[in-house]
Amino acid sequence: MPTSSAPGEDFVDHVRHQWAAAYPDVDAEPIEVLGRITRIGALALHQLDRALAGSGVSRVEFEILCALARSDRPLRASEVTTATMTSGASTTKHADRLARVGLVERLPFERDGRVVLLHLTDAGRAVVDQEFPARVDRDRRMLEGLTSDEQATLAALLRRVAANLEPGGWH
Amino acid sequence: MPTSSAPGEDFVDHVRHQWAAAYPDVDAEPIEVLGRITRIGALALHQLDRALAGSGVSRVEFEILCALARSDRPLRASEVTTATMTSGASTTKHADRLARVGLVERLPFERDGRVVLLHLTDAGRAVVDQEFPARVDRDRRMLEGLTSDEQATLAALLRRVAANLEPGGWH
DNA sequence: TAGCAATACTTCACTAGTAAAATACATATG
DNA sequence: CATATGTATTTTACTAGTGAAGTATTGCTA
Repeated sequence: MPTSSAPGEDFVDHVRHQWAAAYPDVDAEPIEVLGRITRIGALALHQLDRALAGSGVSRVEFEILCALARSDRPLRASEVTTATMTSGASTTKHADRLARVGLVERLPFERDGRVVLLHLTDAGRAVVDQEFPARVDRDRRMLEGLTSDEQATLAALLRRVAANLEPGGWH
Repeated sequence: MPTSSAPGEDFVDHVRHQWAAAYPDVDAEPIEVLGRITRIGALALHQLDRALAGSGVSRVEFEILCALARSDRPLRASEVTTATMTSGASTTKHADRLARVGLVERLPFERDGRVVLLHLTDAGRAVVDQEFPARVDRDRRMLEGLTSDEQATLAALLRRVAANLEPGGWH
């Protein structure tokens, strides 16, 4: 059997057919959902990288700025680490650069001298003011062709998948 | 408004409420879908990393082995690069190590001396025989609680989102 | 209140990932 | 058929990301 693909197939269909031929005893149905989620995730990430290329901040830096911008108070470094799902070392390193270029400030936390609060400067907020609406618009285009109801159905189903994965609640 | 969260809210609900308070003029509805996709994608990636920790291969190496295992013929290095969505340099580097530990072989391609074919050894296939069914089982558990119909609905909606993102077809 | 365990962040040393240059081969053109 | 252009992979030189050790501070407990 050659490695070919029928018209109308997408990438994940192709992968699943290949698996079915190579491992006929394994029912790879979950790939239909999880393969597409990881592929969409990867493509969306790459798109965001490209979109931010000219903005002066990397994607991870942008996500830190977003976490601060949507919060109504400065966040602890550890809270930013949780929000970005990366390592503490990464937060320190990125906060260093963001502070150097004036997009965030490091503030002491009076009640606990170990804690560092990260606070968005006006310049930092300006970056988010500029880039966040643009990002939402790009996301909207990714969903083009789906009705509002379909988007709601999709979101509801994804919420249930996410609930299976969150390690005992999310906060 | 304090940064709090209602019970029954998931992480993405929380983020969306924060955005709504900080930017009331931006309708961030697309986050309901794309925020969950990226979050599920990230969590699934981390889970796979953990699951493979004791197997002797990294996630990217495993994905290379999988691409070869589900194909009915050796693949060009460039085809592996496409399948893994990474850089060519990454493919060369990982193929080096996989060849050193005897999981793949590099073969010349008679019709074109520039091309390198990557071929799974028996040892490489044994890794996939071991890890692929385990991976599908983990994926199945991530979808626990969804009926087969719901999974099909989810897959169909995701397929349409993916189609919006694939840069003019996928192969 | 002294000592000790726990916590929050930073630093360090290392690994992983990449873009661009280099290499090697193939193909088209005059 | 020599040369130029294009393509596939590797190498190089660099950047980014991380686990673990280190530092500073807090809180517990006897």
